[in-house]
Amino acid sequence: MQQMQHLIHSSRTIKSQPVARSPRPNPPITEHLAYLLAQANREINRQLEARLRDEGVPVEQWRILKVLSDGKGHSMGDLADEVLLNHPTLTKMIDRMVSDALVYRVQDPDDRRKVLMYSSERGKALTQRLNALALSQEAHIAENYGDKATAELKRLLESLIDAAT
Amino acid sequence: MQQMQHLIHSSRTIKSQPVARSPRPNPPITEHLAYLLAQANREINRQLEARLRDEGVPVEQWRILKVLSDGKGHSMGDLADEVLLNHPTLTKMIDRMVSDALVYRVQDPDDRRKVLMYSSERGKALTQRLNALALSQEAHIAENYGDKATAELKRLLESLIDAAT
DNA sequence: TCGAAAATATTGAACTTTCAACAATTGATG
DNA sequence: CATCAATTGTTGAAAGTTCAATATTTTCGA
Repeated sequence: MQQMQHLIHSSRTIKSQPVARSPRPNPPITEHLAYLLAQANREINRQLEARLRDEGVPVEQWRILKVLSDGKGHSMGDLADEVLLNHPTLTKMIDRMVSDALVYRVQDPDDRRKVLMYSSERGKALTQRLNALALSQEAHIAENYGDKATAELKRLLESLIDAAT
Repeated sequence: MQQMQHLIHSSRTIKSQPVARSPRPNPPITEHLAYLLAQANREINRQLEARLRDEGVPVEQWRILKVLSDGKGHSMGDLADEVLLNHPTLTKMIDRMVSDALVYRVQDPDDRRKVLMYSSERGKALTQRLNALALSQEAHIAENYGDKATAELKRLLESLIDAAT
């Protein structure tokens, strides 16, 4: 996948400026947290996408398979939150994955409103290959960006999520 | 807007676990940087979206207006990179904004392949109101999450972007 | 226990994004 | 300087997402 990286890079991408400490009246967009998060997410997501392209699977399907790899049944609602998709989007993505025989639906016997999702054997096998690709990306980042910075960034993101949720 | 926040919150959202230091064979999805970034981005973006809803403007249009608020002409290609959209998506979003008289196109006299985008007076007036909304979000985050953590998170995101781009 | 309200998942229509192809212009090379 | 390649932006079709409405099942209060 290494050789795909250049396809993903754009020479026009904004390189960010140092952060101003105190609130300014009209900061450039590159100082907004919302913008920095969107930019970082876009970049990392593209890299992951490029790696997963080996298996022809979109990032969202990796998330679904990964979450289902615990072997337990996940309701559509729970799954939607876990994989960061809203309900109708998930329903339609699951439809495609069912067609590909990666996952299957089971009606929850305890609450017949619910549908429990499970990974098929085919899905589990694919998950293993996808995990290797995802881990290789993590390793690549840690290498380029530093173990310390990576760990610190993860820590800060977790607490931001806790604060914002 | 404050009263909209609860609409945005989902009780099923994954609360993240502490980060493991050394690379594990099969980490949960919540330990992947790509996932944490996507989750944080989604959350912050939703909050910003809720605030901008006062003016009925999607986040991407705020970015466009903000970038164009320097008064200089930006080519479609440059603009696409600056506002984190790909070319055809930007073209169609600009079409809508031209219909709303927020921006206008000018053919670049120095290179007639290029189209230069400018903000209209109406666009500039809207930008000011949007900036106030965006800044109030930044303030809200800094309050809940801490000035120090916010600044540190921004710093780390910038260097991640530099490393990844 | 009955009926209204809430929770869960899906659907169809409207809208948006993406991909591939195209048109126009400029740059580069023999 | 003529042609071929590269750059820039748009378009139409296909694919994907979102919103509002719906159907089904469960929960809860009278």
